[in-house]
Amino acid sequence: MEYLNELNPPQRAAVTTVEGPLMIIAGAGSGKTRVLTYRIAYLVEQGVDPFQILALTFTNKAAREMKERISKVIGETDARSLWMGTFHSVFARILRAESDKLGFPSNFSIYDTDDAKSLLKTIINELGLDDKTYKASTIYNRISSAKNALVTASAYQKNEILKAEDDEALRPRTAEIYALYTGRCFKASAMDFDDLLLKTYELFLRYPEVLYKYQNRFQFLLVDEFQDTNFAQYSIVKQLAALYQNICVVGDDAQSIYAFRGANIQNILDFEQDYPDLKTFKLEQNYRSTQCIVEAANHIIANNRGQIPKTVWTQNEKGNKIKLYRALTDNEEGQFVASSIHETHLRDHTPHDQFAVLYRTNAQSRALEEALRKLNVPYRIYGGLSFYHRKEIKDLLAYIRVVINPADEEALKRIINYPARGIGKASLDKMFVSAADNDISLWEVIENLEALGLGLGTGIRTKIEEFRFMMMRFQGALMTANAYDLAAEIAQHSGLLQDLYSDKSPEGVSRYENVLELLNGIKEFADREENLPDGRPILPAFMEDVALLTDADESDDDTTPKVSLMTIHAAKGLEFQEVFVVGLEDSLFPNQQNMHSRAEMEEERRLFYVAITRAMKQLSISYSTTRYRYGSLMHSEASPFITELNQEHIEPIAARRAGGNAPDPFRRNISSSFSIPAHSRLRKVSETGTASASNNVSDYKVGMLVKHNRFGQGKIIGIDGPAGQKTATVLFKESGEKRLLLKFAKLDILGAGE
DNA sequence: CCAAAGATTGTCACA
DNA sequence: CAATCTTTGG
Repeated sequence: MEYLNELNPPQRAAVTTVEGPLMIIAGAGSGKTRVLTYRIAYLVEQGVDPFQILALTFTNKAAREMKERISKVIGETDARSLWMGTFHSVFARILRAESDKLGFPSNFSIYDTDDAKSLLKTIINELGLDDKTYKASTIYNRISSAKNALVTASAYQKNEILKAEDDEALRPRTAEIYALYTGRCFKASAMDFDDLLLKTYELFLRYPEVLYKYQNRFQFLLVDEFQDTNFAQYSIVKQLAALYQNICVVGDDAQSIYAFRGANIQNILDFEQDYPDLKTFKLEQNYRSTQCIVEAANHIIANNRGQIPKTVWTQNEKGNKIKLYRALTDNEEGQFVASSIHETHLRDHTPHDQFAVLYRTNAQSRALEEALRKLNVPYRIYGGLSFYHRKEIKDLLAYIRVVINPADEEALKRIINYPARGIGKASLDKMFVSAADNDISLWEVIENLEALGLGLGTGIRTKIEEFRFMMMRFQGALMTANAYDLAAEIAQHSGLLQDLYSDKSPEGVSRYENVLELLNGIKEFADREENLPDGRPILPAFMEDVALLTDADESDDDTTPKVSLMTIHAAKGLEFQEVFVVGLEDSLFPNQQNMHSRAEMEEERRLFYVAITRAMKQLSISYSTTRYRYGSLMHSEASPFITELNQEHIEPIAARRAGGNAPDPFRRNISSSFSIPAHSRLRKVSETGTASASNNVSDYKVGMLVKHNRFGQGKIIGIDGPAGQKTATVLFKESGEKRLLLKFAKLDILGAGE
């Protein structure tokens, strides 16, 4: 335990306080990771079974790194039984194990943002709503905020405040869309990112015995980056900690930069209320940066109100001033950055991976890339259009998703006619209508194609059948075949590889290579995970990893030291000798959309604070007076954040325009009603259950009067089809003639007819 | 049904 | 300037 000597008094106290609620307020660069690592090691040395420790981190990478560091202290065997991961990945695992309680299969799909928006778009179109008023992304954000505040679809429908807001925004049917969306996800056996939190909370709320199991399983909880947890995450943590109260949270209110995702600094303040015998330790000594950088950062953050009082200080050297560069174009800004790095590298032999270029938006990376490439400076871009977001990759992944979970409608939609196999929009539309009419999944329509009729030509029907048999063959191989072999077989047999191969353009070739690369990745994953204890097939495990990947998680096998290019968000938790923060322009940083309220401005300022505090030795900031945005050249002014800096800390590199007057950013105060009070309770959910009308197929006779919950009253005018696929033709009063599969249609019998 | 050409629209950060 | 949607001609 000699490592305790490496710690300063508050750090040591944070490490050795084993039981009870504990909050560690960790200033930037104050050795937070070290404290977390040693704390876990200490727990284990005090006799806590590592199996009973759960550590929730912000990225998978952070979890991996911490695990590595811990295994050096306590040994690999113990370290391996620790549970560490992001909220989403840990809860996804729990949900798969307990999915039956929520009516989901354990192989449920995880919808990413694109899937969710695409589904919303479909729903909005089906309702015949104007997609300008009801933009999928707006609705998505609205639903996401609701879920992060633990408001289910049914609770949303009953909520007057939300209703009033939606009415005011001229989107009165948002609640209805939310309900339909939830139903469609359920039917597709899919959960979106927010569901992974909401449903975990629901699970624990509705099944106390399940909660009890996990409370005992995880007797010691650690939450990293606590300032970036949202209400749903905090609520689940509270559920888990309720029994033993051994909960340690670590965070820094000054570095909260995910309010847009529902993160809530309020959680820190609530924490003190929720756990009255809470112990709090503050880590205030910065070991990372020079005095100049620490002072500049403190000076900036002092402009924010309502912080947890703390004084970050350092014993490090004074250091150089912050370099400020004013460029005339974004390209010139890139040249400044690239040549600075180039020169420093030549002069001091600073390795390239000790430089980072940080920007507010991903779109800014291009000019920087070009400039670095010109000077042959190796670099690596994090985030942006990452590997797994490329079309060809998503296509192959969609095949695998359907093989794992045929109900996955978004994935199925993507591949049913790609590569082109003659199943066009018209046919698809008919199938969708039938799926909706019968309240079944698209895949079930495909399985019951004959019985449903649908008026499709024989040619089309054969094509759909061929597709179905191909997919069934893959599905049959899922449990037995080797993951790589199956994935390669899918890529080959689906025609995906041939389709890409036939495109000889440079982009086409690279797409082809990307798919091969993905197959390689699967092979590597399979080799690595081969001897995992649980006998579940590799491919689903791989898919889960991919679905919950963070931008910061992507690995790079090339070990050449490279300059890091990333957004400030992605840089959270990292440190570099020399940091360039670029694009400090009004309405870019702070960003246009975040300048309308004090709260938004403060979040942008915290973002700037995070950017500054990544630097150890040297910080440079820059802006440009013109910049290409939306494809045309725009004039820009210096960011107000530049004027907020103490001028003593700055050394201008080029003449800069005097005192850029920023427009007053504090005009209006837009508030959101999603800050739900902590005691608000989730309403019993009903949308996961099945509806009424469980008659037997044989009960229905021609001539009967029936009622359908969507089409209303009607009369059965014919029944046909083979056993097991009996189909009724019903003449509805309102909607006319429909063909419904009896085993799915929920038809209430109103009378025997004449 | 599909490819190519033309029109439109949006880009703030993320699991 | 992209990526995406819509139109058009085969």
